[in-house]
Amino acid sequence: MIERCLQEEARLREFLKGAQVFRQGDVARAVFYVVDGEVQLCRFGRRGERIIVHRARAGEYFAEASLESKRYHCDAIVMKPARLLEVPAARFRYVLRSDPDFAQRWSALLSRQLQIVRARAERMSLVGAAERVRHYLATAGSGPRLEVELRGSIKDLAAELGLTHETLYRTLARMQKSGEIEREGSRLRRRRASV
Amino acid sequence: MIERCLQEEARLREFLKGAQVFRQGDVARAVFYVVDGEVQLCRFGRRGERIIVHRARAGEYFAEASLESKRYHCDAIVMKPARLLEVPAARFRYVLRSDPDFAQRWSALLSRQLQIVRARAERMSLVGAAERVRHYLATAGSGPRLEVELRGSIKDLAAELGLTHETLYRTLARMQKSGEIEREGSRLRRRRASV
DNA sequence: CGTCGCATTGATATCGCTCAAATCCGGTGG
DNA sequence: CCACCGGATTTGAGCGATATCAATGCGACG
Repeated sequence: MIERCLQEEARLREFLKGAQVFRQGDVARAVFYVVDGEVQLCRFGRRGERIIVHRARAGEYFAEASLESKRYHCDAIVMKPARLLEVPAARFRYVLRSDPDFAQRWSALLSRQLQIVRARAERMSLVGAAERVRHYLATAGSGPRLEVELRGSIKDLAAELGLTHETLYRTLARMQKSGEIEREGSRLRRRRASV
Repeated sequence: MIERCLQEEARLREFLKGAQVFRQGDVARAVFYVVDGEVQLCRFGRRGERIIVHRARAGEYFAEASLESKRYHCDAIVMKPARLLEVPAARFRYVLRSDPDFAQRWSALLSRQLQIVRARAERMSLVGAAERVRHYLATAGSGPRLEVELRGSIKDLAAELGLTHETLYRTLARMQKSGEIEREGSRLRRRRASV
């Protein structure tokens, strides 16, 4: 749920699939909260490859950095029709200053984000597709078998892991055949319980 | 400089090169501030490869996540003899709640960290060593020629870019020969001004 | 029914990792 | 002052993993 203290500052906006909430280089005016739907923050390399910087889902904020930055650093593209709460950066800063409770929760939220992104960066420095899959399960999975509920397509996961989708398909197939992991619809887990 | 409001809460500790400030799995008791020296936060893969999660230098905090987490997620190893201010997590949280100014600055600091790490993760998803170098200059460089002052060895930079040092040497040599970049001691920049 | 995007598998080339070795450089101790 | 040492730097050779290109099947959706 969005913080109550922000709610009255926010404007609700609806977007269709494919819409752009903002583009790289736009003046950073607002922080957003996803009521429902999904927004992808991405950049495009010189050859048009899409690099997913972040995926914001229901219940998450995005463009937090607009509090600290003059302009947006990436595109925000609506992947699933979404309703977003738009909180002007100035209002947000004001609430942040005036509500210590909220400030604390906000810090906590940023810290958690930081951990997740660091895990991702760490994962990308691993060599070998299988190692990345293992690391992904280890950091994003839950329970003794490190189960993960895939929220998007395998292609999306491939992007998250910094692999091409072909390589990921093959790697998953190999890991299944060797009995290391199981797939069950959109669930992915280790076959044997981990340490 | 460390925040004045934290100073009286902190204990100054000195470490020799190679010392461990804490290890992965230790109970997360404190946030640290680097007065001088350098501390590397790293994990070790199963084959002993060192993965640098973060490098904290004079004027920076590290282990911010210990505010949100029961245990440390990585090792902290002193690379250059360091003096650290250790702020107990509880004290830190208290200051965070009671000093809105500080809370705001802390949020800003976390946001900036987040941006940097996101840039790093994005960089690692690029294919080709030269692309990574270009991206590094683009995100970490300053001025029209995207100049960067290298703070460590080329080996360190290689780790930051997720390449082996051999590959990075070769790539840099190639980029210099082709006239794309210049090296001047520990400075690295584009030869031609960027867009 | 046609189209579009995802899933899957195949073939191939390339790039970066690995192992190896020579040089350089700063520091350290005799 | 010199010998020595460890670590960084640099270059070489070869292999394997992954990106890339290509083709097909499949399901959703209009």
